[in-house]
Amino acid sequence: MRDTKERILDAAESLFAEQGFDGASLRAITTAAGVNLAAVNYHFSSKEALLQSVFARKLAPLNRERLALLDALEAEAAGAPVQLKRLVQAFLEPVVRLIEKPAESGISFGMLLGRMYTTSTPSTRNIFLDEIRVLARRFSAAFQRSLPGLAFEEVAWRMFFGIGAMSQILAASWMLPIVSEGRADVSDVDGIVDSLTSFVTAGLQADPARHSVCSGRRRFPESRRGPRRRSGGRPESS
Amino acid sequence: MRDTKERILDAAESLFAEQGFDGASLRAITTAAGVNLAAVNYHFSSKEALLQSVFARKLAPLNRERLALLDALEAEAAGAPVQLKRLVQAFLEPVVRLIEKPAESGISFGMLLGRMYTTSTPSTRNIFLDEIRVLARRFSAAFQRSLPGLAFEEVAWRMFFGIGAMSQILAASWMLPIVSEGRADVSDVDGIVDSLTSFVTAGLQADPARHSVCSGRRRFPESRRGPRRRSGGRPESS
DNA sequence: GTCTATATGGGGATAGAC
DNA sequence: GTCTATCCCCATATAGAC
Repeated sequence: MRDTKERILDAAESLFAEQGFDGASLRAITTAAGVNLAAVNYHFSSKEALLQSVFARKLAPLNRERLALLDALEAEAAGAPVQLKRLVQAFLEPVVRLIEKPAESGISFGMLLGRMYTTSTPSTRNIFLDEIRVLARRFSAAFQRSLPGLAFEEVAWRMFFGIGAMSQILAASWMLPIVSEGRADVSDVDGIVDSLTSFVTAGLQADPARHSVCSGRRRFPESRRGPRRRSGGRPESS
Repeated sequence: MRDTKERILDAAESLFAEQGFDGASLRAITTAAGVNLAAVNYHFSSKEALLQSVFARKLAPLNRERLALLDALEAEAAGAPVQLKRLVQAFLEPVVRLIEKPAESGISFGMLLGRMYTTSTPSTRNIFLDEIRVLARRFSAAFQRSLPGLAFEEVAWRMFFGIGAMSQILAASWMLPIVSEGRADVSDVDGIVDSLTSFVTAGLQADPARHSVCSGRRRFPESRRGPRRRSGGRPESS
């Protein structure tokens, strides 16, 4: 029988994933964990701190893996831009594979992560702000090197869209049978990784089709950082 | 001063979007609406029925618009496949434009919709199950006609990814400044529609790169039902 | 560290006067 | 249709015995 703290974390992860932070009561969590109600506040001091601990346990290792894959790709490329598809795969695959770890702790962590993307409050958001920041910085730089001629903002938007496609698998898979008329499911994780990687890679490579007005398709890999406003792009900053 | 019922719907839409179904109390909603607490149960009979009414008011018109655009495109094409990009735009644009209606009712409906994709319970899910079903049926047929040679399941997966990219804009826009290092925002809706449309269109057109192993690229739209594990959506329960 | 018992507050829903 | 007052339940958190 595992450690009390660990048991609480497992149960919390699972119930937060299924019912949300508000929906999962400490009573339900402690009952599922087979521990006493008061144990949560003894070990974690509050419900929100429990959520933080749930993330602390799994998010950092996950992102470390993604960065390690990126490091390996960049080392291998030895200065040259990495092949885009491999970059995309390094970014996506460790996350997608979260859906295939049912033995360990139920569907749980992947679903919780996907759910938190759309339901985090300013306070719970701090849990992954820094993680996302460092990950985005590293990967967007790599993406930009592998996508010469694409403005930085456009790369950011497309990463953002890619994250959306990815998190759909984590947290909105109930929709899949409906969209596919019952003919697709999440059992073939390798296939999902391939499909998603292809989709996102192609999306990243799309022609910049900014409203045809300003057309004169820009192709200046290096010169796009300056202080000036982008020609046809979106207004930047906020 | 508007009708009481309408005032409640507006306030509920806004607060559900910002704080979630559980997070927004009827007390907060009625206070924001400037009506009495008991008015909710008088007019809507329960909190969950109120949520349904919030969706009933806006979701059907939204999807009617998308289907009307599809009808127009198909009529224009007169039997030929519709240009893929225009199809994608008809599917995405009305939804993306939800973010530019702040005058009417705050960020609200778009954000609520995006949030519900990842947090709906089996009971609240029924609110849009049928809507999604008819929409998916019409659009996936059209997509498949415009993407000859792509298996039905693959089309479904890519629509699913596209929905994820779309809903990221609705409900996870807080992430955008972080991913873009402060240089992208949601003020230029036309530009967002263009970017997203390009991204999803390119994604839909990607080479089917199913794991190179079994490669012999399958082309049998009908033949994939077999004894394969179903599994479909995750439990999530309530 | 673990338990029981309880403090304290907020939630959805409703009864019944107006 | 609208209000006040209240019912009843369940939440998080804690005090204090073991």
